[in-house]
Amino acid sequence: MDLDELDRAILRELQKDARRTNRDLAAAVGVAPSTSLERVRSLRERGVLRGYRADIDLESIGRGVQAMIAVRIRPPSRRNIEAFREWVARLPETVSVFVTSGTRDFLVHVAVPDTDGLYAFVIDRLTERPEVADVETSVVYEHMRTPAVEPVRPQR
Amino acid sequence: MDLDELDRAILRELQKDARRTNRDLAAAVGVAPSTSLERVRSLRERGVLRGYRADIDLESIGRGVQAMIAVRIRPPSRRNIEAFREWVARLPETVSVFVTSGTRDFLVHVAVPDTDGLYAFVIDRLTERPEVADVETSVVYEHMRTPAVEPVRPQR
DNA sequence: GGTAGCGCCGAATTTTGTTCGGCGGGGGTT
DNA sequence: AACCCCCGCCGAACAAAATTCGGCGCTACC
Repeated sequence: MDLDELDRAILRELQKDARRTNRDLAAAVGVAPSTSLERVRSLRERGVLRGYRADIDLESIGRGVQAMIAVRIRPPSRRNIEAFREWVARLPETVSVFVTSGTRDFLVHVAVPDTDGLYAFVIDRLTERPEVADVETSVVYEHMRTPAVEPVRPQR
Repeated sequence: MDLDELDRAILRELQKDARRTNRDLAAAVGVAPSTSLERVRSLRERGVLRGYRADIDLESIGRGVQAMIAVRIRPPSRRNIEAFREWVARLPETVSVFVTSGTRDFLVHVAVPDTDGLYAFVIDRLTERPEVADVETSVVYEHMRTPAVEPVRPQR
């Protein structure tokens, strides 16, 4: 999949603000609105642009405590891994799920109202699953996201 | 920050597709367009809705290999933690950074073109920092995100 | 039972999205 | 070297959406 500089500029703008008007977007990347519209359509059709998501403040929806929970599944068979993945992804506390190599099989990012909620998640929810052999919880103090397509670097 | 059922319905819709037209959004949540517009504005002003981001396929921008890297900082002083956080967040390979409690101080989610790129990131980039005492890399086979505001559950 | 305040509505206006015919430039062919 | 083809950008016209704002009704508190 090759992207030219215009495609990359468009992606950069859209990950800063996916709701910029097409006119603004066109002006920002230096083409006509019809051109940027066509490029965006192409990026969607090619699967580069998968969609647009609202960025919601977890604190203000009452989920201010976050944690990363490393989970070991035993035995780590396909059956157990897939079953756990589907189950954990559907829990309301789960924000995202990483399936990993290494000493642990999953990293589960959760957001809960408070530390009680976190404790309850670990000792009530996770332990209901027989394939969960081991759990290690780390509280997330801060979570920073960075753009997937890098900003342009200043040229000298 | 209290949200009523209409606010939550709007957030649910916007995290599925942040670019739905306001008319569609209004129809989906059962109010007039002017009402949903006003609610969305309020959610933004209150900081609940932080913005709108494009969801970009990492594979198609040449960053198909992902990993989670646990990093231990020694000594874990505020000075060292903040310096490392700022530095690592600016690297082009970094997708997101979790500052955590527990045996490790950071979890760094990276996306690179291939396994060579991953290896280079760990042994070239991370080791330039003197405060990095320990590094543990886990390849991410799969990453699933789930909505922050839960979908409505079917009522019986 | 009255009244004040809040939030929803819908029509009018402004702004934006979208389509499409044409034009220009780069690359390939003779 | 000249020609031609094709691709992609452009801009104007049309369609659709966002946004504003006056008014109305509901609720809750006198």
